[in-house]
Amino acid sequence: MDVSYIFEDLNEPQRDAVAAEPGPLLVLAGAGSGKTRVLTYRVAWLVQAQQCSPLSIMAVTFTNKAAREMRGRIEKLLGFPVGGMWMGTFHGLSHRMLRSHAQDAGLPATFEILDSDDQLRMIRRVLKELNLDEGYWPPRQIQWTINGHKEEGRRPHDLSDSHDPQVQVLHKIYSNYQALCQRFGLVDFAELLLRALELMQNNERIRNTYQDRFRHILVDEFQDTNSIQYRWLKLFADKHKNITVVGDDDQCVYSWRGAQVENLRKFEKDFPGAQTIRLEQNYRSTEIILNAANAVIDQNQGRFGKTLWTEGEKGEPIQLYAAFNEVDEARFVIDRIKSWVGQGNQRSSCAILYRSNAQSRVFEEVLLDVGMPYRVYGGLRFFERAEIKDALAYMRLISNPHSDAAFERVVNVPTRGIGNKTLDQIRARAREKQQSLCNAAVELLQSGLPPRATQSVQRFLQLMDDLRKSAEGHELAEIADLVINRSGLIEHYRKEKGERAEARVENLEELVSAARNFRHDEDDELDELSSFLAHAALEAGEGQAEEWEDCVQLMSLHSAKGLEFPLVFLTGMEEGLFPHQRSMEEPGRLEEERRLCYVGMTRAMQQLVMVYAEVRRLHGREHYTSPSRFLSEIPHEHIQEVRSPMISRAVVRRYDKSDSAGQSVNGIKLGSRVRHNKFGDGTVLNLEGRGESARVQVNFEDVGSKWLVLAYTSLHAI
DNA sequence: TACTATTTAATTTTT
DNA sequence: TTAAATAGTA
Repeated sequence: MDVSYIFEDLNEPQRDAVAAEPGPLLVLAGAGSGKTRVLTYRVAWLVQAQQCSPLSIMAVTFTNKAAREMRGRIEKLLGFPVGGMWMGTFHGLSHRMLRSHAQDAGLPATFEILDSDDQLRMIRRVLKELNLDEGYWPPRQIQWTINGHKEEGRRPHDLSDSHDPQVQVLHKIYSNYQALCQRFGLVDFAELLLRALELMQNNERIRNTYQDRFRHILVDEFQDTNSIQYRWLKLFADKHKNITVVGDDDQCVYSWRGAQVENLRKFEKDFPGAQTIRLEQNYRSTEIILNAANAVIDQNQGRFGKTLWTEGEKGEPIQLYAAFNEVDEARFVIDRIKSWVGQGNQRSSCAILYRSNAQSRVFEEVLLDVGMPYRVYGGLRFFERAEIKDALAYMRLISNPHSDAAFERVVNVPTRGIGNKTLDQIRARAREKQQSLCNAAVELLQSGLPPRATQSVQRFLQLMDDLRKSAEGHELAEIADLVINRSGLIEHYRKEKGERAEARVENLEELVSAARNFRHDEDDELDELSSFLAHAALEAGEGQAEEWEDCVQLMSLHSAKGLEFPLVFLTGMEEGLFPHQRSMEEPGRLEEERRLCYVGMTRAMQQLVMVYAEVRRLHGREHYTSPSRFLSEIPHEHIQEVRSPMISRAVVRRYDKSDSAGQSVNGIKLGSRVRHNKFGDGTVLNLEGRGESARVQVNFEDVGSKWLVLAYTSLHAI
C-alpha cells in the first residue's frame, strides 16, 4: 500500500500528529492550521499504514455537518466507503448505542427523542401539574438548570438536600420531569449522553464490548466538550488509551453552554504520557491578519500558547472605519462589497459578522435597498419550524398512538374545537388512570363529554385511525403527503394570507421531498418512519433551503467558527456590544469574548475590515459608544483607518482616537472605582452621553448595578 | 376561538 | 425598537 501521499501533503508537525504512535495524543491546532486535515489523514494512516479495520475506529464531532464532511474526506482519501466506521456526533453515537441496548438502558424500544422545544413543553406540563406559576418559575431557566444537572451527570437523587425552599422546588420539578419522561419513553438531548454513559458504566458486558471494539478514538473540537462528553470519551478510551483529540483553547466560545476548556488540561493529567503537538502554521490568512489576531488573543491569561505564522503574503493592513451610526456602518460595508464585487470577486466570498443576531437587520435593509442578494445564517432550522413540527407530530402519532407530546401538539392544530377545557379533562383522566392521552380520550368518549366536544374528539380520533390505516405499506414520502393534506394542516396555511403562511405551505411541501430523500439504513433497529423521526430530532437540517445564487454571507461570530472568507467585516466593534455588556462583569466571560474576536479575525483570508458605530440605536435608545477594547489590542501599525467619504465626518467625530479605551467624565471612566453616598462603592460598567445627559452604569457591591445620571448624582472616583 | 391591546425583555445555540 | 408572550375583548 502506497501511503507516501500522507507525508507529501503535510508539514512536519502535521505529519508527526498523523503518524504518531498509538496512545493519547493532544493536537493543539490553531485557526486555519489544518486540523481537519490532520484528523482525516490520521484515520487514513491508521487504516492504510497500520492496517486498522475501519470498524475499530470511532470519530466524534459536534455537528452532523462536520461528521458528514469528515466521512466524505476520509472516503476520498481511502478510495472506498467506510460505512462500518463509527463517525458522528456525541448525540448521534449515543443514540445508536441506546437503540441497540434500549432494554439494558432502561428504555422502551420505541423511545423518542425530545428536542429542546419539546423539552420546554414537557417542563411547562410539569409546572402545571405541580401548580407552579410560570412567571415565578421561568420554564427556560428550569430547562437550563435541568440540562446543567444532566451535563454534570447529576440525577435527581444525586442532589443533596437543601434547606432552601427554592432549591427544593427545583429538585422536585427535575425529578417529576424525569419521571414523566421515563413514563413516556422520552429522551432529551442531554439524556442521550448521560444514558449512554451510564449504560457503559453499569453494564460490564456492554462496556467491554465497546471498549474492545474501538481501538482508536478521534475527537474534533475537543475544547468544546462538556463534563459528560469528557467522561464519555474517557470511558470509551479506557482500555486502549488510543485517543487523539484535536482542539484549540483559543477558540473555546461555548463555555456558557457547558464547554470546559479545562478538559484540555484534564486530558494531559488523565492520560499520562500524552503527546502534545502544536499546529501553528496557518494556511488561511495573511501575515498581518495573523499578527493582529495573535496580539489580541495574547491578552488572555493561562493559555496553552500558540503563535500563528504563515509563509504566505504580508497582505493589506486591517481597515478600521468609525461609522457615524449603524446605518452608516451598513452603507459603508455594502459599498465596500460593491467595489469588491466590481473587481471581479464573488459576493459569497464576503462575510458580514456580528456579535448578536439583531444586528443583521440594518444590513438586511440596506442590502434589500441596493438589491444585493444575501443569506443570513441562524434562525430556525428546517425541522424546528412550527409547521414542520406539527406535521412530524402527526407522523409520530401514526408511529406511536400513545405519544403524549405529539398528541398535545396537534390535537387542536388546525383548530377543530378541542379547547382547553376538553383537553384538561383528557389530561386529568390520563393522569388518574396512568394512561396515554390517546387512551384517555377514547375512554372519555364513553363516559360522557359535552356533545360538541364528543364530536370533535371523535373526529380527531377517527382522523388518526384513518391516517394510520392509509399509511400502512406506503412510502415515507406518501405518508408525509397524506399527513399534511388529510390533517388539514396545509389547507389551514393556504387559507391564511401573508408571506409567512406562504412560506409555511412551501415548507410543508418541502417536507415531502425531505421524506423522499431520506435514506433508511437497512440494519437500522427502527422501521423507516421511526428512523426518519429520530433523524429529524437529531439533525435539525439547514436554516434555509440551499441557495445557489451568489450571496453575501451574514452571520453571528459564533456561527462563523470553522468557516473562512476572503473578505471579512467585523461589525459592531463597540464596548457593550462586543465585548457584550453581559460578558463584561466576569473576567472569565471577557476572555471568552476575546476568543470570539480571535475567531472572527482569523476567518479572514485576504482582507479584514473592522467597523464600529459612534452612535448606535439599541432597544429604541441611542447610545454613544466607545470603540471596543479589542481594537486597541491590535498593534497600531497593522491598522489603517478608513476615512469617511463625507467631509463632515471629521466634524461629527467627537472623540480622541488615542484614547480609544473610552471617554472620561469628571475623572470617571470605564472600569474606574467610584463612591456614591447612598449606594456605596462600585465599578463603572458603562458610560454614555455627554454633558447634562451623561449617564453611567455602576455595579455597586451592595446594591448591584444601577444607571445614574451624572448631573443629578453625587458620584466621585476613588 | 380569533383578534387586539398591553406588557416585557432584549448574547451567543453545535445536539 | 421589536418581537413575543400574555391578557382581555368581540
